[in-house]
Amino acid sequence: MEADRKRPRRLRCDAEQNRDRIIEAARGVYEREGLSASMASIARAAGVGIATLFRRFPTRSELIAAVFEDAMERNRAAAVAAGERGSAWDGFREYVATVCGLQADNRGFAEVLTMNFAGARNLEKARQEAFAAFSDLIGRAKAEGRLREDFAPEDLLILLMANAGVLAAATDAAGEASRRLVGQMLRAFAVDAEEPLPEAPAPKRLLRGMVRGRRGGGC
Amino acid sequence: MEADRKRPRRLRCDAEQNRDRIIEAARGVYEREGLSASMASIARAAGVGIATLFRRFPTRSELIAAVFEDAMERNRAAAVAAGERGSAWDGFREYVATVCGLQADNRGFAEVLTMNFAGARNLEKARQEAFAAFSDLIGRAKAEGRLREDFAPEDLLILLMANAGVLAAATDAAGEASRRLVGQMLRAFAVDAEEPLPEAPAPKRLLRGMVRGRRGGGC
DNA sequence: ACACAAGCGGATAGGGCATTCCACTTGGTT
DNA sequence: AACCAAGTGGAATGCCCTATCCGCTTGTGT
Repeated sequence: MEADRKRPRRLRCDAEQNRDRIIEAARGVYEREGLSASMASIARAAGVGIATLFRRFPTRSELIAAVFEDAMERNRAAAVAAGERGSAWDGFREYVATVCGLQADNRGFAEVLTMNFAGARNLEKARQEAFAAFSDLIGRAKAEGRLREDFAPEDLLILLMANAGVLAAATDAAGEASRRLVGQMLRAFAVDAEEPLPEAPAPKRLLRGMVRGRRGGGC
Repeated sequence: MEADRKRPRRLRCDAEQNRDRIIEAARGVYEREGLSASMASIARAAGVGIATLFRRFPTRSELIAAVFEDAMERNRAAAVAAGERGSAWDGFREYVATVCGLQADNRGFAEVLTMNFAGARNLEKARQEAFAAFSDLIGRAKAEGRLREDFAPEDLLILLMANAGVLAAATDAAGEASRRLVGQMLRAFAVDAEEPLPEAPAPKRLLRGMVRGRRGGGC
C-alpha cells in the first residue's frame, strides 16, 4: 500500500523479501521489548546480516517508522470510527480506551505514540489525521454537554504519556493499572463524573509487578 | 542519620570522605540523567577510581538506595505534614501535588518512586511510613465526604507511574504537563469535581517538547 | 617511628552495541 | 550464456559499559 515506483529504482525481488522479513521481525521484537531493542538483535531475529539491515534502514527511526505505519493507521481508523458514533461522548470514551489499549498491547507502539518522528511522512500523517478526527469529536462532545469545556486536545497526549509510564512501570499488573488510569481520567474529563471505574489492581499484584530495582537501571 | 557503629569496623576516614563524594556526585548525575546513568560516569563525576565505587557499593541498587534515602525521607515528612492539616482533603491534595513535584524536580527520584528496592531497609521503611500516613489521610478524606469512596491506595502508585511517564516523554514541557495531569487526577478523585485545573501546556510546546525519535531508542 | 590492614586507582578482561568495509554471490537483462 | 550492478553476510572498528584484579599508598594503633 505505498510508493514503489517513485524510488529511483525498484528493489530487487530478493531484497524486497528481506525487507519484509526485517519489518516482520522488528515488529515482534519492538512489540515485546520496546523501541530500545538493538539493531543487531533485530537482524538476528530476521535471519539477515547486520549490513543488510543497515543498508535498508540506515537509521533506527526509519525502521521504526516502517514498522509502525500500520499500527498508526489502525489508530487513525479507530479515531474515525469513533467519530461516527451517534453520541460524540460515547465515541470519545471509546477512542480513548481503544488507543490506550493499543498501547497496552504493544510496548513499542506505546512509545511511538509519545514521540515525534519528524521525517516519517506516512506515520505522522496518520497521526495527524487521527488527531483531527479526535479534535472534531472533542467539539461535539462538549456541545453535547458531556465533555468538560476545559478539556484540551493536549490532554490526550498527556494521557498517552501517562499511560506509557504506567505500562512500563507496572510490568505484571500493567493491563489492570492502565485500565484503571483510563477510568480515572475519563472521570476527570466528564461533566457528570459518574463514569464507572474499573477495579484497581490488587495491591500485592501491583507491588510485585513493579519494576524491580535489582539489576540493570531500569532502562 | 544512620548506622555507623553496627558495621564490623568503621570506615577509615579518607574512605568515608570518598563515600560522601560518591553519593554527592551520584545525586547530581541521577537527578539529571535518571537511574540508568552508568557506574563509570558516576565514578568519573566523583573523581574516584571505578574500583573505589564498586568496593563501596557493590551493586547499583545499593548506591541508589544510599542516594535517595533522604529524598524518600522528605517524601515521608511531606505525607506526615499533610496529615496534620485541618482538612484531610486539603492534606490529600497537598501531598499528591508535593510528591508529584518531587518527581518533577528529580528524574532519578521519579523512577525510584515507581520501583521496588527490596533490600534497601531505610528507603523502603520511609516509603512505607509515607504510605501509611497517606492511607490514614485517605480514610479521613472519605469521611469528610470530599474523597470518592472508590479511591484506592493503589491509585497513588498508578499516579506516580503515570507522572513519571509524562515527565520522561514531555521533556521541555514536562513541568506543565505534569501539573496538568495532577490536576486532572485530583478532579477524578474528588467527590465534587470542581477542582481547579492548571492550564494545559501550549500544544506547540508540548509537541516540540516530545522526545524526538531521531537517534538512540529513547530508553 | 613502624607495621600493616584498609584503601586506592589504573589496567584489564569480557561483552554488547552501532556502523562501516569488503570480498563474494546472484537476479535480471541482453 | 554471460555480464555486472545490486545485494549479501560476516569481519573489523571503535565506543562504552560492568566487574574484577593487583601492585602501590596511606591512615591508624601501637
